[in-house]
Amino acid sequence: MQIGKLAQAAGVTVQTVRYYERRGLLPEPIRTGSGYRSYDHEALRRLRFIVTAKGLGFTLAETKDLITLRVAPETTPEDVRDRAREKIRATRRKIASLRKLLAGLERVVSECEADDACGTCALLHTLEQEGDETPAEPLS
Amino acid sequence: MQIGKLAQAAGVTVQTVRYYERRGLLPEPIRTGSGYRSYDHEALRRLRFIVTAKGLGFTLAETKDLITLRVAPETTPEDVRDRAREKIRATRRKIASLRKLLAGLERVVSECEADDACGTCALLHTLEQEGDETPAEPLS
DNA sequence: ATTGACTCTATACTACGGTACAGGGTGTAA
DNA sequence: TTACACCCTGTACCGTAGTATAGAGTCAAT
Repeated sequence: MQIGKLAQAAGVTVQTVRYYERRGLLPEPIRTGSGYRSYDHEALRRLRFIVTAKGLGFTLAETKDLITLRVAPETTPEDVRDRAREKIRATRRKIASLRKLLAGLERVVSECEADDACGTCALLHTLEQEGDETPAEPLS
Repeated sequence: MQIGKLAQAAGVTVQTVRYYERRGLLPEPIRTGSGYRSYDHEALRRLRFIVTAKGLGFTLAETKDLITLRVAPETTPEDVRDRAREKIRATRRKIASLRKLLAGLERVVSECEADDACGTCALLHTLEQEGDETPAEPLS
């Protein structure tokens, strides 16, 4: 598979694929005689993972971490477990925060439906108290 | 309250507060005789909301949307409900994807603990099938 | 054999979300 | 009254994540 097909299959552009390669998120693929990049299905799986992780708010650096978690041969199993656990905690925090947001949004909708009192909507109240705790930090 | 205290209370810098004001996420505050910005508790709530929303992966533009949802007087209740419902769908998708990631991470940890077979970890497999469906797009 | 769709590298540019000065004014306390 | 911590505007800069462009080569079909 050449880069164009790969990119299309994952819903990104050709330049983006090359950019991910430069950033070390995709391995350097084998090349044809004329220097064209040649990809297999595994590369597509990896690229799709990157796209999904990005959609979940992970930075490219974090996504690289996530991939390395599985791939790196030089780290000890203990390292891997520790880093996975850290990601688990961060992911749980993220889910919890999103659930609060969801509750707030649902309250907005139902209150709006109930009495049209949109000026006093509950959305802000749901989230604003969080300011004192650690605010949902970016997964790191 | 002056800008320094406000910023500190929300855990951001003074420049960031002014930046949010320029971007239209915070209203222009009243000024003291000497031109200093003067904030009330409502401004702090709003700022904390922005910080939290940002931590949840919303862009500043989306966060502005979220605020406008509650504040804008010219939109109809039906508009507000529609936009809130759209956010709800996007948030649910995001939570679902994060849960898959979480399951994958948990599998990494337990399998690592079980047999140290880290080379064949399950993390990627959890998310990579998603490539065909709509990948968790940024909440918009 | 030449057209058109693809690929290559390299470099420049963009938008977003800040962050860091520069050069100045304010306010209070010793 | 002068030192110091704070505030002001304006502009420039930064990292992230791409996107665009230039200038060149490749390959399949007509």
